[in-house]
Amino acid sequence: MSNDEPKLARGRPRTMNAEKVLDVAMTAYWQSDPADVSVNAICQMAGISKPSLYREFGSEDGLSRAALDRYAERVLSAVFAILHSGKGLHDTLAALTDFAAADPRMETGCLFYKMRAGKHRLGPTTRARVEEIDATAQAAYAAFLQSRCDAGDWPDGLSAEAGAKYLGEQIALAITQRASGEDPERIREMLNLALSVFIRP
Amino acid sequence: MSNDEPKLARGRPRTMNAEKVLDVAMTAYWQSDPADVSVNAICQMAGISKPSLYREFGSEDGLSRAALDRYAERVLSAVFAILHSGKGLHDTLAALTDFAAADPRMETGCLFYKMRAGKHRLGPTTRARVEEIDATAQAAYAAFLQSRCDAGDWPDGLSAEAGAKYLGEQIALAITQRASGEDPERIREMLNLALSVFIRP
DNA sequence: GACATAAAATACCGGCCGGTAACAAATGAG
DNA sequence: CTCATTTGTTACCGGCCGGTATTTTATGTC
Repeated sequence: MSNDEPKLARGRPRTMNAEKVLDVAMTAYWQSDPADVSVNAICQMAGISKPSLYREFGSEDGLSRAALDRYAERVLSAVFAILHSGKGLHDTLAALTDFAAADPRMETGCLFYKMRAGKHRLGPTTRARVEEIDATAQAAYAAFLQSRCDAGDWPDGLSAEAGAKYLGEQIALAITQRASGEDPERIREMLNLALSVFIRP
Repeated sequence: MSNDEPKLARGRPRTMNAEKVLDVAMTAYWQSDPADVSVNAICQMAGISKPSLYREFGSEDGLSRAALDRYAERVLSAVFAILHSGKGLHDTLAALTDFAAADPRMETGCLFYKMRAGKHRLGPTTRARVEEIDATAQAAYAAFLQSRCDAGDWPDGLSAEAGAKYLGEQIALAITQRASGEDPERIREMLNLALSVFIRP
């Protein structure tokens, strides 16, 4: 833990609220698309000057990386919570479906998936974080499926890794369709169809 | 058919080969991403000057629209050929799977899907063409599924439209994964899993 | 007061973008 | 030949980008 006391404040006191700037950036990246939001635009929206932003985050890459970190802990954590809830296969798939197809947070898509889709346009540290999150998510999906496999409710000769990849990509597809304005009920219908392969009666 | 005679050639004879330029543009857009290829880059690759390109295509939108048209008749036609081949459900799905997961033409993805994914970055006429192709493809998928429904090999209470959307999106997902360098065998495995909902035994 | 310090804002940098004005070259018409 | 016509190229336009040098402003220290 770092000191959060005034810490011998010399010099001009800062007026910039880094948290607020990060909120603005995360929201802007999330609501539209990281590739379509310039640092100039973020500075304007946050009401700060460009050098202030660069002093805090170093570069556009640093800012987008920080925004992604924030997004991971504020939003993606919900997905991991579902996967780690210890519920059964059916309930967990239902919760994931609800999240992807109906949760208002995914109404304009998922920042992580948007970044992953345009990976080559990201700076190195942001791209690395995207890949890290991707690997973590895949591992979480695989661990969940493995646990359900051990519990016995597993369909056929599908490896947990392959199933995890499939599951993750279907969720990603559904959320990406949310972002493109598709009818949520249609999305839910398609996702249910895709995930029905996990619950052969 | 228009006249392809010299047509009273006055003025300086043209050296620019519009077909070749269009090939260059289509390939460049296709191999990387329409949003990442500038008209400057295309002119350089095609060995022509910018005003020459603009005289022929009017604008970047005109060029990308023409490139998409070319792509539709050169590549997408293969998909429609599969759908209109009159083969059975299983064979047609297998052919679609082969195309998406193994055809070398899809090794770097599909220009149409790349454009559709970044629809908001396109000019108006190109975007309109994307939407037109999307509707046409969906109609073709639906017509195929409807024909198989009439033929009796249809699984459950799924509408042809919903099935068409699902089928089309799964193909799109598979091809998009090709573009991102995913292992083709893994892609085939996942696509088979996704399409297995159509062939409940 | 004078001074160091740190954060703010202004104004700028080179670079690339889509697009075009202005001009050079090559042909047919008279 | 002259002239209109068409294509080509060079050189430029304004605009936005990510990033920064420079200066102003606000504070604590002495």
